Amino acid sequence: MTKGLEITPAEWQVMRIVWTLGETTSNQIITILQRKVDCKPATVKTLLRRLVAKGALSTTRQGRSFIYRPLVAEQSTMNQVADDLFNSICEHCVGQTLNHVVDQATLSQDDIKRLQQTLKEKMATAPETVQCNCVPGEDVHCQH
Amino acid sequence: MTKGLEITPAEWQVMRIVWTLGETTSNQIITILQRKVDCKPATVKTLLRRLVAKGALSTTRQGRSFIYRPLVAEQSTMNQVADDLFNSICEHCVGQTLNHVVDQATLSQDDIKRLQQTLKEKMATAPETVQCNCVPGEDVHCQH
DNA sequence: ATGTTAGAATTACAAATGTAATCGTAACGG
DNA sequence: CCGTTACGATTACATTTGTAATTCTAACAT
Repeated sequence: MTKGLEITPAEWQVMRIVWTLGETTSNQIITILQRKVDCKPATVKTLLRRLVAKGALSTTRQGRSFIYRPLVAEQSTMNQVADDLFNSICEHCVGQTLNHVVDQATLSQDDIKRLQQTLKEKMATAPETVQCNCVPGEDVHCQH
Repeated sequence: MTKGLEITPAEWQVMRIVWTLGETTSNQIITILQRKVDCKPATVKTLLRRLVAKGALSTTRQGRSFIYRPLVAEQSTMNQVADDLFNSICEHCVGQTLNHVVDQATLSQDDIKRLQQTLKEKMATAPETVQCNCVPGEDVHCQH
């Protein structure tokens, strides 16, 4: 376990923009971010600096400003935070929760096909039931 | 949007135990929690107090201790945090990320069947593609 | 009744986080 | 060359979070 870097919610907003643009400047980020949320330029600068400090972004001087580029891949970072979440909830409830998310999400036809394929393959080795793992020890009666 | 209560990771550990047991005492929680993580009784008391303060748990005096009971349902709370996560990532990437989670997760045969059913129904109205929504405004070229 | 004591309440405190103002400096314009 | 100024760097600060020690108080035992 490499213990992926911690990106906070506020920082996440910034990362999304950098990921999407590939490379950008603080000014561009500030402009874009202010279209979605109310925040001051100085705030965004702080977030950028922290992201550089924690190794999520790289910088290259360009005139008097910097070019920011992602140092971590978007998909693997998203996978990591999703794993963190689903590893932190009751294992018995993961299926229900996933079902809820799938139900809510906007998914493309290809997304759905891919999920269907993954599920079909999973079915082969799927257990009958998944036990709750919230309370270790056999002396307690699980309600799930 | 009722802006569901914020349960922190440390508090989440406590909630899982209370949810699973239905009702319990601080001592029981402390005993169980110390089987999984290294923590002091006083720490757990603090978490319990904060959870009561934010309306996640109720207390009933019982002798010299308290009975703690969940005031929020486990599944709906899990749904909420899952929604928070998937609403915070790039919409274009939700499908990929879900696929990753499904691939990793331990799912029962019933879980899989339920997901397959949900996906089948979704297919009917699924769009061809899902656009990245990371950068509002049409003047920027999205890399996704 | 009263002392003991188990458990809750209070207090503590460092680190992380969100938010931002101000300071310093180097790049660009003239 | 030198002043302006646009940036990043530094500093600030309240809040939240994790972790816990200490204090207070009311049950329980005698």
